[in-house]
Amino acid sequence: MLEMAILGLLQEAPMHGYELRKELATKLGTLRAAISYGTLYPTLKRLKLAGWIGEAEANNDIIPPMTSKRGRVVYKITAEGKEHFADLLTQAGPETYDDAGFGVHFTFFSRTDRATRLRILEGRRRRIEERREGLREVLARAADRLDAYTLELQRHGLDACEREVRWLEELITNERSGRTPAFRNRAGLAGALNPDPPETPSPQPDRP
Amino acid sequence: MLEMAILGLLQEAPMHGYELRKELATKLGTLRAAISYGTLYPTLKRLKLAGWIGEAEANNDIIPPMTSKRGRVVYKITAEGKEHFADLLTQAGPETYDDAGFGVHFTFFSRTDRATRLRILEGRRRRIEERREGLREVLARAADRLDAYTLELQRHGLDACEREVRWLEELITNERSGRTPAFRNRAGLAGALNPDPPETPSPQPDRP
DNA sequence: GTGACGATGTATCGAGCCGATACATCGGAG
DNA sequence: CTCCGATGTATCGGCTCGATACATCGTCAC
Repeated sequence: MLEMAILGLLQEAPMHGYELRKELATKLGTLRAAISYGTLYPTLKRLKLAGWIGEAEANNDIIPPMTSKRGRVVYKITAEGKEHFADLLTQAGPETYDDAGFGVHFTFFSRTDRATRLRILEGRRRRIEERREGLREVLARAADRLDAYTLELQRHGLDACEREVRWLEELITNERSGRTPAFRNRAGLAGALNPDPPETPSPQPDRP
Repeated sequence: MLEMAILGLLQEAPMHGYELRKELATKLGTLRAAISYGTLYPTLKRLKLAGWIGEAEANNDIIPPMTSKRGRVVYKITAEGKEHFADLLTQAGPETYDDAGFGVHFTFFSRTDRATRLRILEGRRRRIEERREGLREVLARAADRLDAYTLELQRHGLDACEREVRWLEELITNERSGRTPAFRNRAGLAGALNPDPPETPSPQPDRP
């Protein structure tokens, strides 16, 4: 998952670790908490070993600090890495639908074909609906067995689930109706979004 | 964290692993996903080693299945375990305020003194407010740098944060105003909650 | 100037936790 | 009788986190 996030960010521009982490923290929003260095650096090592990323000597003409010893390491994605990322974009396993996985996939939706976007949104909706049903079950059947605080926690959770399902419904409707990243008109910024990128109409490489 | 959850549940009744997991899954709600056995059993082992829980031979008079070989193991909390749990209830570190930690602590709020409850609720609120400010920052300053999907993810995250802060505000107000687990009147179940348990007015054992 | 400090930056370690897997028993459906 | 799904205990590899260490850079006070 982190693998996909890193590859996706490096596709936009070469970066060093510190930068990568900051970008990760802001872009991946709430679903995915800030990544730790204890995760980031080993992953970078792994990706380099797999040949998906490579080190680009820090361009000292542009960013000259760090003169000696252990200079900053700038990573850039390789051709194999781009290919692998393209695969990851269309694949969806169970981990695609948990909070972290969904956050990463969603972040790269503008580079994902419409069919895959729909598949992922619907998978996520299904996941949340299951969680919601579980909570309703508890609230309906075992409410008397639970103390007031536990009950309140369940209610709050149920609320969040219902809200997310509605959000997903809206996104799905939008996807189906053609206008791609066009979300409902929010106060003031109706026309601000790009009308539509070329958008290959999802020829989608058949893959199990 | 899982340690606290297990101790808390075993305080209610002795249980075996499978039961524990089910109880954990329903009670801890959404904040804490279902625990895996690969986590549960090693933790039980650790707790046993620490002397906080012990094995109680499965009472075959009541639950007779599993006749031979590797019978089911029923765990029960020890005196030391109860003491340790009481400590955990009043302590609050940084991990108390992330999703999982807060969920566990909140679940045991009916066994927590009011002062600690307030401390934890306020800590959680602070944590979420920070997350919210971060998102507002991004949305305000870097909105043009982000594509429509990423933007929508941030908005949804911000929405969830604002909602949770409001929820916490309400809980905090309730705590301060005395009526302990009495939440706002919800459609239909106004009088359904216990008026108030004995509730020691938080003499709170002074502890760093 | 210089010394302290905070931001930037790379990296490792121990421990917690997960998903997959293996194995075994029990109750019931076909 | 046999298969199957629920119950039940347990381990393993691998991902991830928080803590920690170390080094450089810019800047502000003194």
